[in-house]
Amino acid sequence: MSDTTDGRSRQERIADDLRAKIEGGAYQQGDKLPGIPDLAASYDVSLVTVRHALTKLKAEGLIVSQQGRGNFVREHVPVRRYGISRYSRSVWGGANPQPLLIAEGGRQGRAVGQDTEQEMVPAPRFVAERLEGVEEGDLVHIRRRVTTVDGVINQSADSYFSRALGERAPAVVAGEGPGGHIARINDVSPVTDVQEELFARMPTGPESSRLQIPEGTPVVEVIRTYHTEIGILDVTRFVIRADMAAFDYKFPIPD
Amino acid sequence: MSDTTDGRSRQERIADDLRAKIEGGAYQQGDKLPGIPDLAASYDVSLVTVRHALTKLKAEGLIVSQQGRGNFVREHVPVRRYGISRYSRSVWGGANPQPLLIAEGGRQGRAVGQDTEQEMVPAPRFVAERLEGVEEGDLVHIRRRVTTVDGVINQSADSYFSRALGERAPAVVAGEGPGGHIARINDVSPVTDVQEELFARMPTGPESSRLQIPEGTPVVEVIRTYHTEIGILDVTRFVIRADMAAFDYKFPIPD
DNA sequence: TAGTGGTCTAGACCACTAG
DNA sequence: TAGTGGTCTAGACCACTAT
Repeated sequence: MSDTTDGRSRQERIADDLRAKIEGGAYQQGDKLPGIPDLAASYDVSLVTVRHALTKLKAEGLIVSQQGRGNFVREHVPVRRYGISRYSRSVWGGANPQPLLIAEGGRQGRAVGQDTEQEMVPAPRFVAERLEGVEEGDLVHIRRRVTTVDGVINQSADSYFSRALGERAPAVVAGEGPGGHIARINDVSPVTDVQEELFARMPTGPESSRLQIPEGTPVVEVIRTYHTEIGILDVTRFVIRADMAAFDYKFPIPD
Repeated sequence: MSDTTDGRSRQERIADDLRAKIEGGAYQQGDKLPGIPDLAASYDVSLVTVRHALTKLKAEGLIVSQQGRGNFVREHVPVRRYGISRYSRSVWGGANPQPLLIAEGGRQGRAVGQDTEQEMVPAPRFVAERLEGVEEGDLVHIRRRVTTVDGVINQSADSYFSRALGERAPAVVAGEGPGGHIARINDVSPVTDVQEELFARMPTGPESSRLQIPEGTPVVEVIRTYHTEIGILDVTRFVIRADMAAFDYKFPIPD
């Protein structure tokens, strides 16, 4: 229904109005919006209509609501930059080797943490497509990690290795050591290239809860493969909160 | 409210149930879901509750609804790969130079099209931060393009250049020629590196309509800079439908 | 015309937060 | 306890699609 003759529904006009006020700075980050009853009164609509407008703004990631408190303009969250320099050999292979994440977090002045677990699972398709000698459904090692930045869950990372590699180099599966993951792979065969494939999408149901992703926040999925002199030994799939990540790639013009 | 004792609301349980059926293949791409009245009857809830469940699935990008027709499982859309080989000198600088987009589209067997317009605008911050000698608010050239793949709007690209460059090399601003944009830049000074910075987010209101982005679809924002021997001459900001894009970067381990 | 989804209402009750 | 947002209902009407 359109009340006047401009083709927008009431909920759209309310949403547009509030969005303009947020983007225009009339409401600042963290500010509380007027309560639903107030909004309903001032726009002269029902409570439900206001709710619909707010639902839309939540889906756009502009506001968050907290039961019993109110609706608030969403605050910016710390952004982690994913630059290629985090793979620098000097970081993980130098005199004072560090796990990539710690190196990166430290450089950006943030506390980072990790929880790790490992098991064996049937290889999903994207792993089979990339790990040589592994067919979809073959049992492979997986190491799952969830990373926090300043106490906020930021990403999950699932690393996959073939059983053969697990037998040959248990340290790879076991996880951290000086220089971290990439150093363990490098011990088996020198790492020559890194490949990262990126997609963005909305989180699935389970991801939303596991990563505690607020409404209206997409995720970036990154599939990273380390290319070594003897091929690809490792495939890692990251799922990263999009509002906490910026990716930065710089490379010479290819021939 | 939770009807049983499992903590999920009715709308959540309906959404979870339908999501499981979609992900499990019980409903296939393009399939019509049961009508809202049918769902309401089979779950024994009101129409509104079913609507809320469907709203959630729309926000997740799993379904789309068409007024008067029904709710449908969302169909996959053609994906364009953004690999670094699209910048290969041999493509735009060789014997048969081609615009990047055409080269890329052709290689992937798709029809691509473009609409272009140009004008002068005050430099936004991200441009001022990257273009040397340009302050925020200074007038700069902008060339806007909207690209379609197989008739579907896929991305917008806004290229910014300084006025100085516009005077010195009008061909850069004017647009295409043999080899396309990068070749024009290269004419002014050899392009050495490409930098791409990526972020994902939900589209803003205007973007949703301009790019005709369906609900529940994020966008990827890419800021691309061409680094030349005399610095950065060009900053381009892409806004790309996330469900139509995959990015692929492969690079040697940095020192 | 019948069936679909979209908008809107008034009102009830629940869950959470604050003072 | 009062105020906030969340869930849910029953029912009305509009807009669009199919036949």
